Amino acid sequence: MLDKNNFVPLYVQLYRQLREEILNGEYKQGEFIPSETELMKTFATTRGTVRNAISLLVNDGLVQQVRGKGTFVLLRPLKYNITNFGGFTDYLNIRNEVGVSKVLDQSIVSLEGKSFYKLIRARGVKKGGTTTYLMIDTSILPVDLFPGLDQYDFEKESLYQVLREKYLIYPKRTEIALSPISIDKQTREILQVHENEHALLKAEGSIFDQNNIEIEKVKIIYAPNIEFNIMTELN
Amino acid sequence: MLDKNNFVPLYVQLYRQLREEILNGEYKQGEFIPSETELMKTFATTRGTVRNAISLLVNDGLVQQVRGKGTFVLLRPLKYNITNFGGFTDYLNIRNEVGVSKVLDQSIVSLEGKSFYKLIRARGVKKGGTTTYLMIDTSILPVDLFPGLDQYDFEKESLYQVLREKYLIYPKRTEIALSPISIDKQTREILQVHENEHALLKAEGSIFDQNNIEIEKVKIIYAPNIEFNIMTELN
DNA sequence: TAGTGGTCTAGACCACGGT
DNA sequence: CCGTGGTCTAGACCACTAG
Repeated sequence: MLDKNNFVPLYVQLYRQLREEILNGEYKQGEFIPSETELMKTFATTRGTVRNAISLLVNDGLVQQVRGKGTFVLLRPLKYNITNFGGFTDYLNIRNEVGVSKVLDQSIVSLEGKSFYKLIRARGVKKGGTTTYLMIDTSILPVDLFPGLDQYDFEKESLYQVLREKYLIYPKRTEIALSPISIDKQTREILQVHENEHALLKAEGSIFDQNNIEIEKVKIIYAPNIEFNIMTELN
Repeated sequence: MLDKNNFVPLYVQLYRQLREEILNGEYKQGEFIPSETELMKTFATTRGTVRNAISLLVNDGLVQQVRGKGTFVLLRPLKYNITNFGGFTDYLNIRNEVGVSKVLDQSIVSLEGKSFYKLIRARGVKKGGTTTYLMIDTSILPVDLFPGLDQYDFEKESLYQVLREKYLIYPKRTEIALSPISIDKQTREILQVHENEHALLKAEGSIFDQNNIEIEKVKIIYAPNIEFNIMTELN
């Protein structure tokens, strides 16, 4: 049910619920989710609200709408979806895998006279005893926004969960640039990259909160077997 | 003015007009476009239609909306925007530059028993006598959908313009995967890549028409100075 | 023909920014 | 305070799909 008194918009509430159900496998790949009309009735709301919610799912690449037929689930397995940037956990949920984080560096740095926490983590999945690292993730966060952030253990806790629960900050928007880079020796060892691979994908950018304040600078280097998948509409 | 009898939806008509004005520089970087209320009045339509149009501009990364203030133009210069994939011409428009295409290969190939046109082009810009190639673009198009396509000269004509005007096919949706690759000798020469660069960005995927039929397989290799910029909303 | 998503209308109230 | 964009309602007609 949707809660009209909640400060979260109805269509976002509905979006989250549908998303949850899709990621939990209640609607499987290729299956149709309830029609817009059914969702209207079930959640006692209007079509505009339902359509807003579904359009978020479409943006995520989680569903596809076809006129005259319905809205069906579209999970591309084994691929990394652009919308999961900044949300490694979702990626793991889809694949039903266990996440592993290893802190490579945690320190305080000074940039342009301001103090920042720097956190470098290797992140990956654990499958039957062996750990495969998929990315190296550098986060730069301003100390003044997050006093005491260094007391948390980010091998065990999710950075984003701490930001939300302890600092009441909600990442809202990202701006990232993708570019290729040459692999260096250290990265090759961490990501266990094969010798005949020489190029990696780098994503670099900023993350903004609900008030459009830059809360984090991010750099992520991906293992070569990771692809970024994107769907766009042309006009 | 919007034409209600046109088969193109009103919000798409409005979107195209606003987009045109932004790309033509009638609204410059940072300037506010008319408010939603003003657009309603000017085009004698409702707010829903106006908001649909603007949301397309937001998806393109061309404008940003701020509550309480307005909608302003957001052109990130010198960067390649993801929404321009498959539309090299727009990229040139924004930068006011002259496009150059050089056909490297044009042939007919057979894949899984079907015949396809293969077209490989180096594409770039011409500035004061020197030509800089920015990408190498491989297109694979089914012969049965486009009989006679090989009679056109794609150093002079735009592939997409021919598809639209001669075959009445409108590219509508893309699915692409981004990944890094190591540079090879030939590519290095064409794109004039500096010796200490070893990695390039590759985009590979398919383009679908208005009926969701795959009309083209594409592979694009970008020069190292090109970045893909992406903005996403988190939830 | 019934049900789907696509588009459009004509309102309403709200949170936020700037005056 | 007014104007902005954000959200929501309650309808309408259409094009398309499938039985």
